Amino acid sequence: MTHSEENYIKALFHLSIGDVEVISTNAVAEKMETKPSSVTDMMKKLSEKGLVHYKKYQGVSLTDLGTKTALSIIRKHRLWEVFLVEKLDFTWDEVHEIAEQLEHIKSEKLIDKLDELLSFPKFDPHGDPIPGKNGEFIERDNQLLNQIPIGFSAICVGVKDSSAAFLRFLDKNNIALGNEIKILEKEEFDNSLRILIGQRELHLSQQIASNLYVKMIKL
Amino acid sequence: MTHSEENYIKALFHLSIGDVEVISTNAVAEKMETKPSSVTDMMKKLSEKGLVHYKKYQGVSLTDLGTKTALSIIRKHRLWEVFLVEKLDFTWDEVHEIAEQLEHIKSEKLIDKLDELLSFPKFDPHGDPIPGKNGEFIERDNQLLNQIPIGFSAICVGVKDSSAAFLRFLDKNNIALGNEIKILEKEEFDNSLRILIGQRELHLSQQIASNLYVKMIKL
DNA sequence: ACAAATTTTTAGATTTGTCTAAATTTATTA
DNA sequence: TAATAAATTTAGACAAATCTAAAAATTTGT
Repeated sequence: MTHSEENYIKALFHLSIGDVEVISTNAVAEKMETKPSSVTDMMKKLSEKGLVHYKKYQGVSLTDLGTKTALSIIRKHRLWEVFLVEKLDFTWDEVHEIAEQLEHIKSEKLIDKLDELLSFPKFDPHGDPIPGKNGEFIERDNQLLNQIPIGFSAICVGVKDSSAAFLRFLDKNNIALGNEIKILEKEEFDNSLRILIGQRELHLSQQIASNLYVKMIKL
Repeated sequence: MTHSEENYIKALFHLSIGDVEVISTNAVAEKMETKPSSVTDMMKKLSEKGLVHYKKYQGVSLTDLGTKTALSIIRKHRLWEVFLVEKLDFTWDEVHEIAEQLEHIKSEKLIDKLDELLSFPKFDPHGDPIPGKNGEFIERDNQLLNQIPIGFSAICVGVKDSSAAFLRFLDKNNIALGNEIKILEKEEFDNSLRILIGQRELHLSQQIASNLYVKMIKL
């Protein structure tokens, strides 16, 4: 597989999370920052290789083989991210770009050994689950911070938006995975939140709160 | 730079070691396992980018910029090889292929951090020197085992041929970098050697002996 | 339900890196 | 040194991945 094919497969996987049946050509084009006509060409090629179901004008979806392939690429991406943070002291906002390159390195043994070096991590630095060697993939039952009711507390477990800008915002405000956040108040007008994190009170916009995955603490 | 351009630059560097003035199109084609016409095309492109001196029919050579570029790629290749052996327990015959892929990863910080993780190694698993961050490159004054006179001893410091086949031969015969070898006898007819390594006596063909870099022990 | 808007595909062009075959230049040698 | 051989370059083609513009299919809205 070429890098480009792998990137399309990965995009298709990300677009198919949730209850998505088929993915539109335009959706893929937007995700890949390319033109719909280029997507059509690639879908034909991936279809011939048995990686996607494709009928013209009917949208596209991954085959079982395509899903397995996507998971293998995502596994590589996320293991490399862990490596960069744990072994080379990169920050979580620096690793995505480099992992985008490293995910295309072809060597099963390399990934197995890397997994071992990192002690078989289950999550990447952004809290995203790392698929297993044989395609096992645990979709977490995540809630977003803006879905937590007033008065309840939750633990940060991941970020939905993993752009450097968002990650640096979290760093700047000392919000990290594992932190406990209590919802003190919700502003009706703009859905912003007043929260308690550690000893500090903070005000978070709806945009921030809807990009933080949390696990609510059972009372 | 594309992967292909980088591979050509690296090939040109390897072809220019020694007292080579200019490199022929055919030599490059052979090294790259491609056709001379493809080489011509690429030399034009590299010339426009200021990486090589090229005049048609007159052969090619690296510019200072080209040399610097080559050293940076070789540095990456060799650091990755050390990583694979030291951190992921690969054997020295397994690392070349994977390093060929890893050497194209673009991130200066990644390489600096990797260098640090590995404690700034000066040689790769095959005994080849690792260029410095700023292009410092120590060509060792290597001798080959077949150049050592009878009765003298030498330490293995590197391999000229780093093919998996040759490396596995050395493993099988328990010859490793750092070992001391004494020349007991030379066979005039085929230039083969009788050597002493540790407590063992071995017979090495000329082909083997001319692919082992050694440092003679001063008496 | 049918015209308009949107989405998707096709057709043809472009770039990169490669190839083959033919032409050209340089090197060899009789 | 002139003919022959070898090396190199040019010309034209191809595959991969992309693009633009036009055509075709589908969806939407009244």
